Amino acid sequence: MSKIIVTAALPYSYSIPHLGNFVGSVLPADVYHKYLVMGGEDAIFICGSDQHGTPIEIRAMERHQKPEDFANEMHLKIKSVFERYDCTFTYYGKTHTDQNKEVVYEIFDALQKNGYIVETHSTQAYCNIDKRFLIDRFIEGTCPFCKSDHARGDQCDNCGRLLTPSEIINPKCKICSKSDISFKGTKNLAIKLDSLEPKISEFIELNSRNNWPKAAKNKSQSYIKEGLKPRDITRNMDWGFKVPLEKFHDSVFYVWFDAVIGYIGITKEWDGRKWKSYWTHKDTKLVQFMGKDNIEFHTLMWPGILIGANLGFVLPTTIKSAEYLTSNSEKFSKSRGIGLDLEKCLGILPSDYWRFALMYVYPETSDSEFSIDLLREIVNNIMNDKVGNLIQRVLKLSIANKGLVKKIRIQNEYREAHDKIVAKYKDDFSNFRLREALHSLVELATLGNTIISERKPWESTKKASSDGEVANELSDIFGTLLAISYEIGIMIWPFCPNASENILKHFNVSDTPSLKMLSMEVSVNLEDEPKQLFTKMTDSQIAGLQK
RNA sequence: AGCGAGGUAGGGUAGCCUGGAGUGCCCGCCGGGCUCAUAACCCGGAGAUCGGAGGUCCAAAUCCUCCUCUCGCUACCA
Repeated sequence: MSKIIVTAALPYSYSIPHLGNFVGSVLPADVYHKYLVMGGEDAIFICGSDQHGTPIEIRAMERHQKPEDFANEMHLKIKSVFERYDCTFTYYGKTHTDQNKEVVYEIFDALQKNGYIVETHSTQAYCNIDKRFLIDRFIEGTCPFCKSDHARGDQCDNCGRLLTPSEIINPKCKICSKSDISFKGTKNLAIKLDSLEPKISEFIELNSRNNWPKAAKNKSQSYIKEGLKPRDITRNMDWGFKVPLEKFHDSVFYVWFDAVIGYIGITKEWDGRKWKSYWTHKDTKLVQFMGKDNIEFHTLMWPGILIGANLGFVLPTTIKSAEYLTSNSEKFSKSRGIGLDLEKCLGILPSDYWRFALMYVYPETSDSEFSIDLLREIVNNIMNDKVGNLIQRVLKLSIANKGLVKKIRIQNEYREAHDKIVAKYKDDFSNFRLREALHSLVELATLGNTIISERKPWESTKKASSDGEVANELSDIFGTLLAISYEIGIMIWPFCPNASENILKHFNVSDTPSLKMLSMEVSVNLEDEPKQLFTKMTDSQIAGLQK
């Protein structure tokens, strides 16, 4: 059996991710990984906190903390939030570890030996007060075009023009707010993506056949068409992994470099022995989830690093990039729209609700609109009325007619419709259509609801005691409805593990669900009164989100 | 400006790669059924010149060209 590594883009250890970040990578990766687990695959799910980079260093400084302490503090918070959303990583690690450092050094050495590292020289803004180089957006001043006072070194938010730091009039350092800035020459190391271009191009050509979204394929190809350039992998700063060369003793590896390598480093952190068998096995499938803003890192730079190092690490098989969740057609972000910090959301609704609602609108093929109204619609009408209520009516009906419940299986009459839906659910997952898989599940619930309405079992239950034929027919109907409920209990597991557990305990199942269980014979426990699976959103919950 | 993605009933989407009657889904609206279930469920209906214009084709939402609008990215944000 081939091994599968599922990864989600590493969240930056700076703040708690918002719903948009979550739905873009960690959530679908977790759902997909859970499905693989159900299928009995040898699949590991790796993620972790990205801990280096200037923003973290500065933030730590402001809080009078060491960058490492701040990054670790955030790391634990982020990890805990994901866990409370029932994400079951094989391992959730971080990038600032000895293990990751070892892998980074090993890869860097190999890149150097293979001739893919080159020295670059550039001029960079330097704050004489803070005694450090400044990244472009830490320079603030007057825009040379529109004269706005709040232009940054990379861009002016007022007029939208792209800028370079030297263009800014009266530049100030964002850290100390002083304007004692000079421009100094600095040297860096870069990876020669230009030399690696033919192989990267070949990789994209070949692997993009594995269900890459349109955006991932086209964006990558368009970069290739423009021609790749060497890209810096070091920075002149303190926080990060020191470059192991005397000449670069005052530089560290650039955060994006050790972040992508972090996928390997974190696996090594997980298991010092097994990590290699996953990353270097030739049949391993590497499935990577991310937002579309991360595409080029995963389709160009990351494969470039792996190909250049030539250490036998597997290349990404499937790049599963997501579009954006939007609010009034604009990209989700904390500064706009509703309060959608993951921590806060969990205070209002349990994780199953968010997992379901977010996957129901997972922006798989295009940006997807999300709003509190839509959330309420999904929770109230889909989760509660269609799915939850079906389970309730089936169980209550069966309890009221215990004597008529015989074999739990789909009646011939409904087999075709049923099989089609279950097959579609599996097919959706195989082709990475995760939202569709959830929609298929809802379709199965609708089938159950339709069967009840069509057959009206409550009408004939009285006749059943005297009429054997009626009794048999009712047994078939109850068997069908219970089978559907049981299957929903299994199929909903990747999306809503808690609801799954609640359904399956009525069928005397306490193990982790598997696809094999779909065709297994089960019994039903009709002694315990069923509890409502989901509840509708209340006005106060809605008000809580709007705040 | 360049590049990428998108524009499909009142709203939200799928279909587009691989052309075959506007085919599907959710909400909303109108009508009916049902009363097992959480005032839930089921059935039927109205509602779309598939952003616009041209082209290819027996046939275009789907392929090609141009235009237009929206969002995103543009390598020192990670």
